[in-house]
Amino acid sequence: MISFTEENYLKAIYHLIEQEGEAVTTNAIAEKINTKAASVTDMLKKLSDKKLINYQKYQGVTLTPKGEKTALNIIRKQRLWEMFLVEKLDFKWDEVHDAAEQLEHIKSDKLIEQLDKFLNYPKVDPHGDPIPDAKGRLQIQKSHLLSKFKKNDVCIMTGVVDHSPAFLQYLDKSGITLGNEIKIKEIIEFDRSLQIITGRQKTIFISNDVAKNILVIAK
Amino acid sequence: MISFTEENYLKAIYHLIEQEGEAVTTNAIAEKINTKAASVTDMLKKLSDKKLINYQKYQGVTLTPKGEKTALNIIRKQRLWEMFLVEKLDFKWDEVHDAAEQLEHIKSDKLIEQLDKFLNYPKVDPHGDPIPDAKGRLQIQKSHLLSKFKKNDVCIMTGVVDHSPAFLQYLDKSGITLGNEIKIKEIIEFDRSLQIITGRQKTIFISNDVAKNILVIAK
DNA sequence: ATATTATTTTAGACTAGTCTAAAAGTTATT
DNA sequence: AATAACTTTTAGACTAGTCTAAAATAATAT
Ligand SMILES: [Mn+2]
Ligand SMILES: [Mn+2]
Ligand SMILES: [Mn+2]
Ligand SMILES: [Mn+2]
Repeated sequence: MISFTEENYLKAIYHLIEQEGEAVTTNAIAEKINTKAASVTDMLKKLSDKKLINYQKYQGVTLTPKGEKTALNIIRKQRLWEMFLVEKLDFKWDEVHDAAEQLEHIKSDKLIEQLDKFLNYPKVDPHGDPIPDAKGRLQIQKSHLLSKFKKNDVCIMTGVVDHSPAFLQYLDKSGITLGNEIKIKEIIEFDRSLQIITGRQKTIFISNDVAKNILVIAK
Repeated sequence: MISFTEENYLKAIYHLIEQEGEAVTTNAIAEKINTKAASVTDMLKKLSDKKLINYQKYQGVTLTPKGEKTALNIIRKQRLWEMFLVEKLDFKWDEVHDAAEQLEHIKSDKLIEQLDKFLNYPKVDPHGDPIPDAKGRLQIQKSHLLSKFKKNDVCIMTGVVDHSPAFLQYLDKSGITLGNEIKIKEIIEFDRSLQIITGRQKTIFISNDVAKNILVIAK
């Protein structure tokens, strides 16, 4: 049996590996999960004993196949619950985090299977992140940062990098919405800020910092 | 903050008081919650410190107003989640227990408020048990045991005493369903077993043991 | 190549929740 | 009223998860 806490560690490790592309450090996990490095070391030993991670002192951590499968199952549950909250209970995309963080730990195969069906087998969650299937298979999206595009490019918004409520609320306020078309009208050389035209035909200005947190695919 | 475990104790104490009508014993709690008496004593001290129960050594336990309110809130969540599982995810009434037992501990006021709305403010759960409102108010049903009725009485099924899957499945198989009419055709003196006519006009025989676990209101 | 700095691990302690075994208290029986 | 039987509490130990402070290791800079 895998505990609530172990699940949170596995998910954190998964995301850090995804982000960094290599073995993750004790400190990185501690920061992500809001604990101290000493606590992380203890947990790494435990996860290693359970064959969920590959761990050697001072060498950082990767997930075993079993660990990755477990992590993906938690992520599947988290994203399905987020979808439920937004689609059925009228949560905004910036409001789902805390509840989903708890709901992802509910243990019931039937529940998650039926939830998936009830939501009509969604492929992505409210933030555009892909939802792993029951076997932990993930459909990789080949989206890019909006900041990488050029003047007059037209693209479709598919996701966000930063998931913080502050950023999501800023996008709402600016009318930048998942699935919408974005056309780059102008790029200011000086600071690489952008002038874009959103779905609702409004021209808005966004900083390069913002553009680096918006995922799109070329149209 | 009230922990997962404390919540389970409060709910158990609430149900035992409801059942027995008086202060509940350490052993009764231990049995209900599947722990040892020594563990219960430890927890009783903790709950007493938090002013959730009235507890004096060897004297049994009652809930304070704060404790009762907390218990009713957990019961509200449990029953709303049961309703969700049955109404939206096609769970049978005998399948909801394990998942609801976990879901009742999810902490999010908005979630439960919206869930209530999504389910259209149900008054009773899939077992006919009343759902407390957001303020912990409970609508008391004045239903009676089917075993208390007489020959030729007609009544409506409103609930069950025993909630075990085995009993619920037996009722399903016998076509005894919440909301259905039940007419008492005959009572066998010898063992107080009943011959009844259910909604679907079928005559069936049930033991007194079964009749004592079916709640009805006179029609 | 050595010294300094940063990271990681160990040691030891704490809390929540659980257990077994023994002691204390209550209730029932003679 | 004394004894027996049962219930409840205490004492002490264990696990999971966390922490601080110190020790060990690795990385960086001189
Ligand atoms: Mn979580
Ligand atoms: Mn998401
Ligand atoms: Mn529970
Ligand atoms: Mn119920």
